[in-house]
Amino acid sequence: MLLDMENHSTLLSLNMSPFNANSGDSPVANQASSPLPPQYGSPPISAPYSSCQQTMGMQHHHQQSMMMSQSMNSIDTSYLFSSGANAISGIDMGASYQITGPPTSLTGSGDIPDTKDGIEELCPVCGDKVSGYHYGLLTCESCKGFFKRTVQNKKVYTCVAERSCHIDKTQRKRCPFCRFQKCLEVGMKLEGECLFFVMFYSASGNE
DNA sequence: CTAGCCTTGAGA
DNA sequence: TCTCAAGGCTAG
Ligand SMILES: [Zn+2]
Ligand SMILES: [Zn+2]
Repeated sequence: MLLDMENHSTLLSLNMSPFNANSGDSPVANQASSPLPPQYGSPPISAPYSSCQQTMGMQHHHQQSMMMSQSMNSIDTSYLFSSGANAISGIDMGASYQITGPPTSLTGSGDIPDTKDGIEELCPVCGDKVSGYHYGLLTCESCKGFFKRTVQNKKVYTCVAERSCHIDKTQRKRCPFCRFQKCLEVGMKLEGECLFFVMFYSASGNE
């Protein structure tokens, strides 16, 4: 059912940048300059890695990598609108699931606490307690909110490290880039069928 | 910014 | 009417 979607999403990812299109907004990460409390790690690093903008630089699949080559330096939250299809630009849902791939949780098996422990009630992103289904899967309230804020405000984060920071309940605040990256990896997405059509329409040359 | 709680609207 | 997820609100 999402076979055809791939193509659409593809071209969308390629040419469409609803967010970047706006020259007025370039809310590139503001961690260092943010009013965040002096936590353990909000290094004033101007970043020698400054080029690490939110882009799924996953080492996995090289198949779709080609399409995201050009948008490498800018975040494309547009792929979030790919109506549940796993055809997003950089991330491959299929592989993503394996990352978190808890044999006893996530789609497929059973989200229901069939097992003894409350393993499946852990947020796949940070490990906190799940509060329900949010953006496609069971996540905690904080990650739900984080994802929401990120998408709604078109936030663009930057990782001052290698874009592979470990995310857990206590460190999730440290690197929003990696947190969001993980959100995407585990499959969080916007339920945007409407948006999909809107975008597809626009992309069709109908503006 | 973060995250818990609240309101809301759609579907069962 | 109940349930649940999206989005709003806001204290910290
Ligand atoms: Zn979480
Ligand atoms: Zn990071």
